[in-house]
Amino acid sequence: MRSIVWFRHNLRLSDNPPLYQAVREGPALPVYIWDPSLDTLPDGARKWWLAGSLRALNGEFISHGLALVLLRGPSEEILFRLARDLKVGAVHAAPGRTPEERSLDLRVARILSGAGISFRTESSDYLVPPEFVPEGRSGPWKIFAHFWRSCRSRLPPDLPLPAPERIVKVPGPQGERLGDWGWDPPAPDWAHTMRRLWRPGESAAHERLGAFVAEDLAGYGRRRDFPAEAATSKLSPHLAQGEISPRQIWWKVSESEAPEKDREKFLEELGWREFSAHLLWHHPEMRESPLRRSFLDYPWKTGGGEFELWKRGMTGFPLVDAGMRELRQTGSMPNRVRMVAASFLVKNLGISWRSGAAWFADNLVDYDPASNFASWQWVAGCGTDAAPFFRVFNPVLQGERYDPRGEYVRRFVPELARVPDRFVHRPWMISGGSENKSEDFSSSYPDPIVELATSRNKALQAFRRLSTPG
DNA sequence: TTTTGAGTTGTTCGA
DNA sequence: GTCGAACAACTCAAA
Repeated sequence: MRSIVWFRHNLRLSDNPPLYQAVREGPALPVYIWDPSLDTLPDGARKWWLAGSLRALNGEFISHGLALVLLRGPSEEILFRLARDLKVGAVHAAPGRTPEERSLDLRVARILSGAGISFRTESSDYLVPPEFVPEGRSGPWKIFAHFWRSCRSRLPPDLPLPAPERIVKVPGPQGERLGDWGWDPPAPDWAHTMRRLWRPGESAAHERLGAFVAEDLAGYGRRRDFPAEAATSKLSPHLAQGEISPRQIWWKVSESEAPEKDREKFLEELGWREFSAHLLWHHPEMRESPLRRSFLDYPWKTGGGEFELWKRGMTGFPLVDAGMRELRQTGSMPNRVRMVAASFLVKNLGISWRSGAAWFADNLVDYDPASNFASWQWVAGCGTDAAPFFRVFNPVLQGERYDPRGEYVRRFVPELARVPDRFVHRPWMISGGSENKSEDFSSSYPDPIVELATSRNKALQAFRRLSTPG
């Protein structure tokens, strides 16, 4: 049977059940659709990555003697016309991940079945299907530890599927050119940095995984927290576009010789990805409203000026600023720095997690609609399994603990290059009144825009009022 | 049904 | 300088 393989967030040939199934049953046509109605984000870092990922996927197909057909417009209409014109019997795809994509799936299934074409969805995008709730449980999970324990009892996952060896093609339309989609980065410098740091695509994803497991998995549990060490896996953008599947990662990590503690810690990070997907599936409103309803009344500031300074990395707190500048330059940030920068926005500046989440969504190469909002709610304290209200990160202490020599901070905040280590996370204390700061080390670096202790106490007070109304 | 223990990642204060 | 306790109260999950 001839079929269309509709690629979505599974831009890979190996361990790709829709592709695998389609190719087993007969000739196939691989298609990617850019559906602007589903794509509300600006053409930022994520688009740059996606373009690279599509080019890489197309390259893989060319080596099989066919090409990825790029189309633009409303997905269901495009699929319907194409399927009818090419007289295919089925459309294969991975199921949608967001509420919008899932309702699209229903429309696609309906319109195709009207023409006698079947719509078949199958997924290896998660270790455990996001919607899954164990027998006997009344609702979705709320606490990560319990969720993950339950998942673990259903693992290991199946072995990954191989990439198809030979694909028989369905002759199809020419499709559009990626260069015409206007996804190319606006600023050349920015693109240059991105190209130097990242390589999108399936083969790069596997190389990255191999390098991580060989070099950084042993010691991961401890070293992941030190941003200067760059010991995190950096797999998240590859996962976000589905260039690699979680079970491919699972097996590679499980078979490694690294200490069990480190392997477990890393697999747990995959678990957080699963947990976030579970939460978004069962709480489709999670991207806009707090999972803890009491937070609906939280008195967030809608501060314009301070929010701008946070975005530009000009808050006067080196660890926060380094992270925010790294985000702009590279589309990413190490996990611990994300927490500190997010905590600072929400708890010290009192600005809503929704503003922060929107900025991250626009700027992260690894933006994932489930993980992004689940993590922001966690930091803000309004998630289901949120941090205790009193857990407020202190960017100075975090900096001194996890970047003691200021190596990371100096990399992204060049104004601090010559500041002595002991002041690198508190540069406002340098001059001590005697010297003229302007001819000192950090002349152009801003003074702190808030007082940490005061703003912290204000946040704690506001949280206290939420739990004891009146 | 009731009870009990636990819940990713922290900071501060006082001994 | 180091260490342990305090920081709210609540909700969830399992026994």
